[in-house]
Amino acid sequence: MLKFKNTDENKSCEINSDSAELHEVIKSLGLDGKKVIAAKFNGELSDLSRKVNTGGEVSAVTADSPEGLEIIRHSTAHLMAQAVLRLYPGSHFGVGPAIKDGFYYDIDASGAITEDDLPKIEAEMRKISGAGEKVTREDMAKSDALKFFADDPYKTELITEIDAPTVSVYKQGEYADLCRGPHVPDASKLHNFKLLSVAGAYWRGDEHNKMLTRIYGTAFASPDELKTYIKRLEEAKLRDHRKLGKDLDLFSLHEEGPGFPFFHPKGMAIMNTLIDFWRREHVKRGYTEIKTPQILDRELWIRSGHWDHYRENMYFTEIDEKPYAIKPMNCPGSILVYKTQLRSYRDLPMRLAELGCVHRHERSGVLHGLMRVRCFTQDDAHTYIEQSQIKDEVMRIMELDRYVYNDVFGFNYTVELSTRPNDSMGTDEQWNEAESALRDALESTNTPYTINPGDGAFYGPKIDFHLEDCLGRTWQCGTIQLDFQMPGRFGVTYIGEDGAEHTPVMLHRVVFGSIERFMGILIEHYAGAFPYWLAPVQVKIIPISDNHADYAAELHKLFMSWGVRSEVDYRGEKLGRKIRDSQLQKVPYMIVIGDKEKDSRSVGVRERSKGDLGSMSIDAFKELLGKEFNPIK
RNA sequence: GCCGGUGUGGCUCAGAGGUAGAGCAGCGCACUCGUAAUGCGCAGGUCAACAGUUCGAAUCUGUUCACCGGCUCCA
Repeated sequence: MLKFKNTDENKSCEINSDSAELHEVIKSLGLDGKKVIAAKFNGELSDLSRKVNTGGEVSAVTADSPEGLEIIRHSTAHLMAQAVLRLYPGSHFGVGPAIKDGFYYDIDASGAITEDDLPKIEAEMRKISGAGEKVTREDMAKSDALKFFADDPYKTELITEIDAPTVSVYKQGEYADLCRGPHVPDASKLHNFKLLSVAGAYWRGDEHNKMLTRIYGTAFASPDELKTYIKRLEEAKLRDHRKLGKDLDLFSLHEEGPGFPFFHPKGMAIMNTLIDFWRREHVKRGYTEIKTPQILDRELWIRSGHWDHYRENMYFTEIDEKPYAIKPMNCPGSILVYKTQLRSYRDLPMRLAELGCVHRHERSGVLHGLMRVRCFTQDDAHTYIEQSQIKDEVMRIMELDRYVYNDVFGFNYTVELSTRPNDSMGTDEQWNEAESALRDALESTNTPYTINPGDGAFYGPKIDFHLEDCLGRTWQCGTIQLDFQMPGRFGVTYIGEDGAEHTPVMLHRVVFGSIERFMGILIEHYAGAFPYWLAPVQVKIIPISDNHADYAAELHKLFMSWGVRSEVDYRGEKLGRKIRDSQLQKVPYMIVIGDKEKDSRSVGVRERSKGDLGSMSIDAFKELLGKEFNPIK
């Protein structure tokens, strides 16, 4: 006699046997239903077919729960693998996990698979699902599993590394996979899936290994959710900053300079506005600004450690037969500025900001619009402080980040603490001290964070800020890096209260990160409809006919005198056409002027999302603009 | 860098061995117009580059470059 209960539903049952399968238990508990795809036994996710011989807590896992969805996706990956095996016999399979928004499977396919083949594979999957192919689990001793997968190098490698005497194998028809599970009981539970793309992926994510074919797909509990997701992908495509950058005439990229973006007047209007904002905030917060050269003696980079740890990413040149390097970072330049005078503890913290344009050699395949480029502007600052000031200074920077990301741009963001990488300088003691200083700042501000082991800079650990964009993708923007190395290497000092020479600690930090990337993120975040304060054209004046051109010109001059970026559409087009074009350019305000406005010296105001606001006096319009959110007003 | 795909006027795309086409944008003319596309006309391309096959290549082959989807790497 076995006793089972479900606490959440306050149900219990008894089964008069010394063992039971979980699906029977779920039925006895009255928890069964169409959406049940797996079970939980004493908190452990399990197959419905799992046989238990003790009583316990049992609950049903449905397709629409987060755990259920993961199982659906994982099982769909298996379903896809079975279909691929049918169409490409002799294929071997790497790993095929569920991921955020879907799943993938890495396949060493017996023939080339391209995107054109996906419908064929999908059709095969539907065939298998329609036939209700059973999925069964079998536990095997490791040695048996090794025999079973003897002709599969990938599974063999995985099994060898599993630290347990037995492994589980899931079989469905001719396909079998090494897998922890759990899975759906049969393929008929899998309907709402779609294969999305094909890509190459290194076996185990290591570029020294063979490249496998990765097929990405997604699956959901309901057709509606799948449809919504596909729609979201389409929406994301419309927001792509590369497309909007072209449509809105913000920037361009050319074969003549891969990874080196060209900014057009409208793109520069946005960038300069961002920079205006940035300068104001930094002046308020006690920063001063410097500018250091693009090209510096190679010796400097050898001394800084970049030659040893960053050479692969640097560009080099020669001047008068002497070797030079194009700067990939701004820190050595900042240090040279610091060292031009003897500094006192009274000067600290010394906050030297720099909008530094850096060049980094990125591998050709990684370039991506403005998000990943070979030349970008860092909104950098190097802060020189005493050891005792670390926590305070880090907290000040975190507050600036919060203000910028959250209050001004409305981004959600997450924080990571990145620790010592393999290729790095300094002693363990220095690193431990630096890492705990950063941790201390995070903890005393109650900032939730995760640890990203081994991802620090070569000279110190860092706190990274990841912004979440409209697609839920995250982008690293801000970073705060603590550096105990460079000041020592360069003999950076200050005279302490005790009259003796000390070495300051250095903080490297950026807020936007790369202004180019930040713009890319903003373009997608706002779908090109920039808020009034950032919009490249804030007001478009639309005269209805030539008779109103003079008044339009007069208004244009007036608006510019207010500091408003304004343009006039003098084309001989009809009103509807001019409005349409301004709407497509996502201009925040359109000013329509005809006889009525000209005679009464008023303006007809149209707002891009609210539509026609009617006629109003020029003063009223000025007041309206004054109410717009504007952090640099 | 690696795997796969793509490259045709400013933009979006059609054409697949016989010498290049549409829509939009541009320019000209007419219309002088009230809140998301006025009409007519004109002009615009060594079909990414280089080499090869062929009587003939935008089309087939090779190489290179760039871009796109990923992997690795990263702000």
